[in-house]
Amino acid sequence: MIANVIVDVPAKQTNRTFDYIIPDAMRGWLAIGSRVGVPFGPRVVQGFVVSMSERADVAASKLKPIAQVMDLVPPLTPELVELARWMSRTYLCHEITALQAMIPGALKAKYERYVTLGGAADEEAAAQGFGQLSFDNRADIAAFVRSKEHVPLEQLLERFAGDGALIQSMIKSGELLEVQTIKNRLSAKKVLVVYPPEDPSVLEACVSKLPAGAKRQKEVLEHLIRNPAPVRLTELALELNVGAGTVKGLADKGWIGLRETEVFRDPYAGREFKRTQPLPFTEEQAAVFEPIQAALTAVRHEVFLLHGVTGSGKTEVYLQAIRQCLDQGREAIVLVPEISLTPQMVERFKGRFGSEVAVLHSRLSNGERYDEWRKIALKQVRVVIGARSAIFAPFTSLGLIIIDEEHETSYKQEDSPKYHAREVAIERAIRHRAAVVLGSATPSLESYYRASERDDRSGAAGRQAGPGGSPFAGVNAGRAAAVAHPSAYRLLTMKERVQGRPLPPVHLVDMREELKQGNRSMFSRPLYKAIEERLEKKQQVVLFLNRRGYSTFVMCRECGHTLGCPHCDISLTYHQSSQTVRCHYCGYAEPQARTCPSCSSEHIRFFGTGTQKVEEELGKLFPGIRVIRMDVDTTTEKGSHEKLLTMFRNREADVLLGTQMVAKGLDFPDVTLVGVIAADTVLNLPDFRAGERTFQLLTQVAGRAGRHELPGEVFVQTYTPEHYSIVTASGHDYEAFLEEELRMREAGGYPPYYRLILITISHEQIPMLVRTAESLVGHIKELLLRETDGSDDAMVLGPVASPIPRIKDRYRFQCMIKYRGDSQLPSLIAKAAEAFDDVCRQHNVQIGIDVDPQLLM
DNA sequence: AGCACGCCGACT
DNA sequence: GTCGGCGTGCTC
Repeated sequence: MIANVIVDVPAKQTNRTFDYIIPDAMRGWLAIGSRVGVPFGPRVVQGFVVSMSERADVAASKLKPIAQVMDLVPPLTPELVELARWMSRTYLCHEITALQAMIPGALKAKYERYVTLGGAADEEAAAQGFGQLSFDNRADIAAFVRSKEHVPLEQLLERFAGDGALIQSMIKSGELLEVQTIKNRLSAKKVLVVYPPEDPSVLEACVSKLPAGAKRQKEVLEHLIRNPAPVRLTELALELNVGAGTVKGLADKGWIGLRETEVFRDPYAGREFKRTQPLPFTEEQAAVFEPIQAALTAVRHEVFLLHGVTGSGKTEVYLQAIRQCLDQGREAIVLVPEISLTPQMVERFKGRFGSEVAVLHSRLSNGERYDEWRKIALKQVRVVIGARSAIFAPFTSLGLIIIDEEHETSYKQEDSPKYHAREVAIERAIRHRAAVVLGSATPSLESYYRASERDDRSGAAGRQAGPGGSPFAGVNAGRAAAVAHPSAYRLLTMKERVQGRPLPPVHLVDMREELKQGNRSMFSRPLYKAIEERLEKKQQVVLFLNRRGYSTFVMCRECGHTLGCPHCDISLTYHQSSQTVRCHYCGYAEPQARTCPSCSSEHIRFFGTGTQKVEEELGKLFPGIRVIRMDVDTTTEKGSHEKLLTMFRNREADVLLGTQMVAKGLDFPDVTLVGVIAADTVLNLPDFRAGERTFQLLTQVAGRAGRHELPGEVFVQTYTPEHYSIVTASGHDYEAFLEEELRMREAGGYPPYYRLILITISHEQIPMLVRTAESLVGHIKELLLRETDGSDDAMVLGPVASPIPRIKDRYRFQCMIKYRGDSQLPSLIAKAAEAFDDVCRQHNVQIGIDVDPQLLM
């Protein structure tokens, strides 16, 4: 048997399997998904076994054996290995990148190289050294290494800087021995646990054997006779107020056992979760639950789009679907946007499913995340709730995947592998015949379009898993066809808020009018009045400001000069905390100037409204007002997010002022006013999804008001009150928004009608860049003409200068490809670009290809 | 990605 | 004549 291994070298040339001999000793426990160390060229690297075959496709003489197996249990399942392959094709990433994304960072390889003295050779060399009276550091190096036994290579090279060649020759001659290891970044946490003998009464005999002075040891033994369960050493020592040494003494006598035992770092240790019972469903909840339950019972893959207004009780539907799934002996994944993965959210799931739940999110320490992940891998839990990457939970019989707030952009990973969790979820669900529930008050256009398509398609049932046999059989079997002609989602709708509370009225405030009336402040008069009123009535206010608005640029009022980054064509952003201006693209920073660098005027000011500025302004307008500001600056500390919300809940403030993070899922009974300071900040972004994002944001924010007895009210300040995104959001009218937005998308050739691929080409000099870009795009155009016979199934736009024409001193051009139908196009484009590899390497041109991962349909 | 091999300029 | 620059190519 030969193992086919993907090695930990993310490069085009190594993006394939390499074959290795499986040593006999590993036969039993090496499996698909095993993490291994393999010799690769002159070094040892980490890799994953992705398949096994009878024969290698290279000469047997080239084969080397696997050096080590890293884990007792493979960290990946065959299904995940297959999924990684799908990801690499779909999102154009290296297979190893996809595989690495599936395991916790703690398991990422750490390569260490160190040197030791090389056996017999060193006497001879030392003698030689003396004989020649050499002037080099040979003897010093040997002595240094001898004194330390083993020295990391890096440290040695640093200590004897300039002797790199000498050290190398010493390694070659055998004077020094170079050793390489692969280590985990982190391993399971171990603690010492005291194990009393099985029959604790034997300890009684021991007590009498103790010398009279050993009072402490006697106490310990007596305690263990009374409490014979294994106990942590630290706990025991603390409880009896004795030193650890006392207990260790007993272990040395052999009377009690003391062993290192693996434990989980539990981020929720010591927290009690009150058990909750299923709540009775409303009529609507029951209606949407029924088809989900049916799919689960039938073990049938189906995707549901649960469109429910804010406060309609989607979570209870999730909880009961999960219960159903668990009762069938299957497992469930719940994805929640990072930002709404709050303790309250976790509590709801832990309250219902107790210790069956693992939680994965970015606020965990590496160790905690690793342990939660191990609970999944070791089958100690059956429910995972987590952010984006929790979609890779190594379950083996998934029954249900829930994606809450499915429209959220945080489900899309921005760096490689650029996947979308929603798409990965569906891909996994197909393989497991699992149900997927996409929940949102404002579904993404992609999802809603697919759900409504169903009507025109004679109600085809959900997509079934691949043809016959195991759902994991064959990597490619039936896959391409399934992706090219995906089935529709099933739309489930909930229009009523639980207990029939009305959605709050939304007032649009035209800021142009305000300006005309001479109001130059950031608060319109209606919003000002509304805040004043709430303060009087001792009710609470949520104020929302988009984060983008915080990106303040610096401009001179005298000459109009704007501070820009010297390396990128982008304005610098002012950071108050450090009194600097910074570039968000290359990290360039300089101290904030007091005078304009262009005209030396002192009238240099920041523009754009930030949360800090709003806070200041509130203080001026409403003396004594208590404001809690929640943004990146105030929530970096661990747990601060929760702390601020608790303060607000406890009525320690009148106003909660924040960015996106106040828009999500918060539920405070005394909030009766929500104000949106500037609704158009997102709208004006050069992004075809700007309208959609504005609608979603406004709808989410508006949903924060009047969720309890007190009726709520929303004020939205805008310079474009006639824009359909804002008008439809204020009327809580998703369908109307959808209709308009779809019309725009169709006219513009955007998703969901077309998929997009963005090619970015960069170079230090414009002429070379233009030449390469035009030649590449010409090549692609030709190729597509051949592929599509000139139909309008594919369009190539550009090349044109990128929205940010220069980053890190490199000029950038882009080319957008819009296409529909053929899902193999990304690979085709990647191949076309490969023809330019040589030219690019020679002239240092960079080509990047991004597949918009929201669009796979 | 590393790392070695290999072919041309500034030094002992 | 050699040391060393980094271009090119390979890793089972």
